[in-house]
Amino acid sequence: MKQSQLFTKTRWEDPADETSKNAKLLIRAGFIHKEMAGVYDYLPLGLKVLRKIENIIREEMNKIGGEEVLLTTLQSPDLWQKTDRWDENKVDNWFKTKLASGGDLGLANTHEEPITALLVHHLNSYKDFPKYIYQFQTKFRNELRAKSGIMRTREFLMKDLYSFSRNEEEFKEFYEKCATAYMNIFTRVGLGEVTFRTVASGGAFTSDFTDEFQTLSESGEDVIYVDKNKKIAINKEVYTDETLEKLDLNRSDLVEEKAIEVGNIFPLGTRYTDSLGLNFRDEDGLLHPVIMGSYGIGLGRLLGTIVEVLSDDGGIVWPKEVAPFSIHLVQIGISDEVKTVSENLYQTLIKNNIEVLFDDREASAGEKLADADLLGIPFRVVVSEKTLKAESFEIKKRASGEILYLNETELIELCQ
RNA sequence: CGGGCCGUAGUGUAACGGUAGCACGAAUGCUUUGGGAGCAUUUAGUCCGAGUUCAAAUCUCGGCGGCCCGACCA
Repeated sequence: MKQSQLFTKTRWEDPADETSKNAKLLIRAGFIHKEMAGVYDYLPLGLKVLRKIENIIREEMNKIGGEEVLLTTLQSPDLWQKTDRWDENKVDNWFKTKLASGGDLGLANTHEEPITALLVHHLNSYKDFPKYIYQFQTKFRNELRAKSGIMRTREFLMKDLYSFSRNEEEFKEFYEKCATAYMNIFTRVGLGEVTFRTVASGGAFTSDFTDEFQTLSESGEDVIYVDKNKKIAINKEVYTDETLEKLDLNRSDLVEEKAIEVGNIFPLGTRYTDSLGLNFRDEDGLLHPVIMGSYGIGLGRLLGTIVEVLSDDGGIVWPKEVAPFSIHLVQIGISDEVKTVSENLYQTLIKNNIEVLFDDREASAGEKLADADLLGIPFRVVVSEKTLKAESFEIKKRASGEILYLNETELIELCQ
């Protein structure tokens, strides 16, 4: 797309009402807009990144047998009363409202109850299992304190998958498969090196432990202890001699780090399936409870984490797979020749299915180059009097700063 | 929810209780084009409501809103 057509503008100064790096950069670069504390809009560039993250997650969930659905965010109290979670003392961050007819209504803060109740209508026999159902859907959480830009918001898009298995063994098998899929996701979005599967507490649920995926970052809220050789970590909340022994970890191999929780997976046992009556009959006609698991990734937080971890003094640095565009074509100078050559290159790149943002604006060179750094697209390609003389295009890699001089064919190869 | 700081043009910032100013942006014109260009002209503001005072952006009270620390994060 042509940058002159993009309605968003970059800003030179940090917003006064943000202190987190993710919010400062994303707002300055025009990826998001703040509506109020903990509530943000995604603008064209931000939405492109969000969709790319979504598609990576979708591909990985489909690979392990996930079936995608879209449940409503309007929820009836009935289901939540059955599992004893409608009470404000049990779940304190509800957004609740009323129907015109007077009945209570909840805005989804999670979807365990509705998905389980829904499946009662479809799953009956041992032949129907196992099932892995997921969605990308909005969650509303009335946080007492929204914070850290888009890392902890009151409304956010989450991928939530729920597994339904016939026994513990079948459950565990999928649980491990999903853990692997999660690492694939974090690797693809550029965070593989710094993201660790982390043992955490089981909380109110049936299991001793759950697993979190924690990305090392100074801006993280969590403290974890990392064994970098074994590529595993343990959350501070369960960092005891007893746990270490169970996990066969040594204090001397562990390094304390701050980290951002970018995903979690946890066993739910029969907590919800019991309350909501999701059972199945085996070969002998006997009734058994379904074993459930839950697997979540907050898309906005993941996007924010990429910015927190990978950006530099010049601005954002998007990894290839999530960047809004592959190439930022920057036209410097306003001579007819520069205009023609850059327009032709723009058309050629489009024909080759390369996603390109073409900075065709009549702005100064300095402004355009600074904007290119801020937006963080992986390859910056300059067309100017200088490159015309050299009869090649100048390619600068955003992440490393490396500069290459290539002809059109070489440039297209580089992108594919 | 406890504590702290704060709220001024679209953005970022000044102003002792006494004329609301500067920069960026935006608009027009001319020049300029490899690291946030120059000149000229123009544009636009004190969160809301009460109170104190001759006079309030400034002081007081209430409300609303923002950031940070803590608690919380099923």
